Amino acid sequence: MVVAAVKSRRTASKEARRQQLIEATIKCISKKGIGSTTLGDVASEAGLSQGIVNLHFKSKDNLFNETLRYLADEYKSLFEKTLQKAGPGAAEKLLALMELDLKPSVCDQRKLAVWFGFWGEVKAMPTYRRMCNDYDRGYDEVLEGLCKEIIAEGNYRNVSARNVAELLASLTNGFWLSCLISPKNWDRHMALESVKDYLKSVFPNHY
Amino acid sequence: MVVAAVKSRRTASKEARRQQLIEATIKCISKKGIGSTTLGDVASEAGLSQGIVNLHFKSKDNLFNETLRYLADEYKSLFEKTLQKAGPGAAEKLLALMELDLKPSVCDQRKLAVWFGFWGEVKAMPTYRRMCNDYDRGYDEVLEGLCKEIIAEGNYRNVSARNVAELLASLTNGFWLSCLISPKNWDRHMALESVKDYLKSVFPNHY
DNA sequence: GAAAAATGAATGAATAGTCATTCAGTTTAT
DNA sequence: ATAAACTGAATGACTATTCATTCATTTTTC
Repeated sequence: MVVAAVKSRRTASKEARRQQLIEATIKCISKKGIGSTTLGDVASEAGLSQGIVNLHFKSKDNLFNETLRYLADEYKSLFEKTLQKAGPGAAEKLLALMELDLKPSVCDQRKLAVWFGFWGEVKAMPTYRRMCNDYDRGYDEVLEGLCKEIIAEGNYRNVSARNVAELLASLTNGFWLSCLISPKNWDRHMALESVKDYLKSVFPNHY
Repeated sequence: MVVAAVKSRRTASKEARRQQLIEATIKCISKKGIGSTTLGDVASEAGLSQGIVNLHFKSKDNLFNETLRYLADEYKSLFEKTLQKAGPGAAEKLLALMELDLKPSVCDQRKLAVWFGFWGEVKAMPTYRRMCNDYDRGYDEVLEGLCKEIIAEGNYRNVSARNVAELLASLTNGFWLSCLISPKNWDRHMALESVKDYLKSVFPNHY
């Protein structure tokens, strides 16, 4: 429907085209990898002409940056919505965030391919590094805060909020990698079970 | 020493040159990312001339494949050595393997940059995918086997060897990503503590 | 044991192909 | 009619690959 609406008009609003091109970029990167995605690929994936990307995004670099930012913002908004809606307790919020990371819309091969593509290039592009770092830092702090609350509520001894939070964050990154590399063998339901088992074992009074 | 020996001779054995070029490739990829590493970069990093890579490795693709294989084999051999030397119990072996993954020689920024670079391109290059999958499968099976032994020994109920093994494998992948992306904030000692905490909580009779 | 010949490693200039970017011209919307 | 969106051929920069040549080393010859 959306596609038809876009295609029927030869000219679209600047925002619509940018969006369309970002989506085409995600598709291309997930199919061919960052390294061999050309502007020609993106343009033809979008059904438009060679020069279109430079018209709407000044450069290839800029297109890629905007694509990453788009995905980061999308995740951020899901994260915040989840944090707000779940609850009321910290334990429920924490679990809801873990569930979010294992939802199909987040564990999406296409999007994950883009994330890992950028992470692989992180050394070459300081911009990506800064962006990733900033976002991640924020999420880690939220997780740590929730863990602190849970620890206080449950009077848990010998449990470090920081360690648990970092473990959970690393765990989801690791699961995403499995999802990307060996989607056939990896199952998000099992992963969620593992996470729940873990939560049960560190916070037995809560889960 | 080795460098001097290599540099003093204008001609070196085929094997020595290949090795030298693979090491130069790792350095380049970790500095500039896969996407912008050119054969010229690799050659000058090695202090050799333009055409040298094509002489020793037929193509750029081949050089990259051999580089990945080199790293994979190196890890495989560390893994096997660890598995063999540690023990005698399954619990000690499992811990030793986790410690291996968090040793500086494995958590090496340069090498991790190459791994993640390739993972990011995995969609574009089926060869990488197959290689990674094959190796990973093997490691997962070993971990699962050890967990099974531990579960039998300790009569643990409600613990799935498969889940624990997958969690541990994903966890190390996640830690490696943290190490690559935010080396300043990430500490391998803390990571090891987290892993130990986890093991303690799932296998309390063993750790 | 020295000179000559053979070997094959290494060079670096030349080639060929790819691709980001530009822009003059075309189409569409208002 | 004018502005804005879009096209696609042309441009130029970059780089993988090739290859004729150079050079160090080893082998052969006398």
